[in-house]
Amino acid sequence: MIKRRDPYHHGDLRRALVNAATELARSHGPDDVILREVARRVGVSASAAYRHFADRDALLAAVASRARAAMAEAMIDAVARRPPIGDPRSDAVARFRVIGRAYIAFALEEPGLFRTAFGAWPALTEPGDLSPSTMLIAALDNLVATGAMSSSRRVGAEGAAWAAVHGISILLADGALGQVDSRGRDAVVDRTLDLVVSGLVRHRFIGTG
Amino acid sequence: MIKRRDPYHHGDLRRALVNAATELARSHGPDDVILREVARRVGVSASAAYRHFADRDALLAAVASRARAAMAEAMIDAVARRPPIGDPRSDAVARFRVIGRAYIAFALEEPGLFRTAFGAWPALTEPGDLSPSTMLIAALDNLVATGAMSSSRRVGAEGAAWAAVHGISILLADGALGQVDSRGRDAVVDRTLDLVVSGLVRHRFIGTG
DNA sequence: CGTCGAATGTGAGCGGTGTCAACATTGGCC
DNA sequence: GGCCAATGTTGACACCGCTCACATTCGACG
Repeated sequence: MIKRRDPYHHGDLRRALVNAATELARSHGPDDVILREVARRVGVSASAAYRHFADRDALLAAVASRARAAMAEAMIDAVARRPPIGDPRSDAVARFRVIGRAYIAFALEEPGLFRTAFGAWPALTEPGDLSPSTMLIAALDNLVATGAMSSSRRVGAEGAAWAAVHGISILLADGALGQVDSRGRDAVVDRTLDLVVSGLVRHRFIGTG
Repeated sequence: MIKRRDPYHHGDLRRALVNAATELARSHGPDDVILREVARRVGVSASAAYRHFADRDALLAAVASRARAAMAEAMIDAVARRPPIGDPRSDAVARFRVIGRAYIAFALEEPGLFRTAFGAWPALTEPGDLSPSTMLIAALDNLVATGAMSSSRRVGAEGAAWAAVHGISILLADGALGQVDSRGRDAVVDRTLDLVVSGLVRHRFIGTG
């Protein structure tokens, strides 16, 4: 089915708008998403966007939702690329590190999307959709399930672990730690993950990777 | 010396602008700082602001600088209100906790200023002025100086510790951890500080407070 | 003390933005 | 085939950041 030139109805304008808005958000962050520019790029009038989004914030919320999903998928891919081998408890620890590293890596590779993903928009979080924090929590539960972490240490660990991973992501993405090369960045990331792991995991299962 | 009514020259317009802008930033964050509104509140034309700031971002940078200073002072006050008593190493640990808690408390009491303080404006950080991260670093150095932390663990600890404290501040301020009452908030904060302390400090000096 | 330049403030205006209301077009359902 | 709801357009409003030409005042220097 061939599309006509400039049909009055776009077909899937909502998705197209989110696509364009996402592209704008990539440059630096949510502030770069200009509704009129989004419409312009899609080749549609600015007010057409209001048929699909209540206002600019609703559009941002949609972009944020998609960004969180992309981030979670990147984290899933990261664990998939590192199949478990060896002791399940050490594997659980390694997997947690991989998840955390993927979280941070996404923030550094796509800072604009990262900032948009965690903007304080109306939540718009479907119960079923996967989010970066959910991935982290799953990794924590896996630590308990395998016995790498005692269940007593599990309580409240979501917040603390997420805070450390999220915090280092922001500090690095915003350059708050000063200019560091990629080696220095890796060192800081590893040090942060070390801190979290050493605080959560039984010491004999702490690996170095 | 009595001020005349509506003098043509304001006298200290720059400071007045920063004051008004700070007040606006308090509501939610830097996005609430509207240059025209700032000038309106000061009772001056909008273009007058451009005699003192190159653009809106420069004004934001000034507000951010002041916000960081206020935050650092709040942290200093917090340690001052809790004078050291007892073993110097345990005291160093307690002081670190107090500093971290004060950091987080400021973020929760003044989320707008907190968000403004760490916006990615042109740094505008004088070499001498005190900043929240400097306070944290000083507390870390104090841990080493008293012997509560081994110097080997000190390397790279700034980033990790700051990340955890900063991260939990943001997550709580943005409500990313879901709605939690003040008890739950305290628990999350304590858990995060536990994580940091347990990862940094020699175990026999870890207190519970 | 007078003058004159630099500093500081004013007003109008430009291009851009989010948002809305009135109108145009179209797809799908009876 | 006709009609209604969904979807898109045009034009407008209020507001914003920023600039330019002009007005006022302060302070230094004769």
